[in-house]
Amino acid sequence: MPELPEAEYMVRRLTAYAPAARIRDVQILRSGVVEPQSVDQVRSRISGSRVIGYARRAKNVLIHLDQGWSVRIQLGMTGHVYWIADHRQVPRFTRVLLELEDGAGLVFEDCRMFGSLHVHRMAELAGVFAQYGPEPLEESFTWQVLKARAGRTRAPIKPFLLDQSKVAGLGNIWAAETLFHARVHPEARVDTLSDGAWRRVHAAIRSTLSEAIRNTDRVTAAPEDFPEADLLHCAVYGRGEQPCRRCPGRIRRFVQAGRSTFLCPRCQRAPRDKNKVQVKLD
DNA sequence: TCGATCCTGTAG
DNA sequence: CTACAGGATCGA
Repeated sequence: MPELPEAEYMVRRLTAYAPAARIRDVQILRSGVVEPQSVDQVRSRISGSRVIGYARRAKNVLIHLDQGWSVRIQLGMTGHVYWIADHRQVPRFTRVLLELEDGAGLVFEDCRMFGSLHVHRMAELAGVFAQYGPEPLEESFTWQVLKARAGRTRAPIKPFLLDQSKVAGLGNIWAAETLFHARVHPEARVDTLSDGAWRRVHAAIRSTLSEAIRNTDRVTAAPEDFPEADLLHCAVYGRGEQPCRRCPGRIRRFVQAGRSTFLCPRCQRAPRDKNKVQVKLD
């Protein structure tokens, strides 16, 4: 899916293209994406409203409307929300189309149908997001906050970073990149990390995500372009068997918790834990 | 805490 | 054809 940086980029583009959109009508082309809410419920809550702002929470895109409703779009793996100039030109995988009064449109497109769209009272959003961990780019997100989230769990750091209830917004790409920059092995158990390691992970989360936001427009030209992660600038993700850019080592790929993980075994030292897979050096 | 699962596209 | 894909959730 779009991770935090890509979701953030969508929000920024929506803000640029349709800051005060007036919604004339709503087409829900696949009712599955709004379940368990009903098509009628969603339509009636949105239609006739005006957008008062866009926001992001974790990997969700939020469209705040006057009259107190907020549209929440969970992007899933392939979700994309964007502005189109003409709402009669409906893109192929459109699931929900917001027709605007000026003839433009807002599209929620999602080929794999892992995403969803719901409407909540704005005042209830805090409850909706109660399970999420802190926003990593907020000032209040310190390394101590991050460390405290780990509690006494023995989970490896990579699945920990992917757990939205611990920190919000990281996905498979930026979690791998973060650990490379922090020089922490993906299998290192969180209950064994030193304070120094926590500081590095914390700093790397923030620098990796901010940099990713900045780089998104490098690979995203037109308004309807999916905000691709800038893989060319990734240090490890998708670079299995290629040389490390920081040392003479070679990037390795392995599967962890069902997801592909990339690392440089020289830069990211294997944990001393004998039960863990040892990734062979060179 | 793993594995399967939702669904569809693309690359090999 | 098979393998894989940036997510999230549910059950064993």
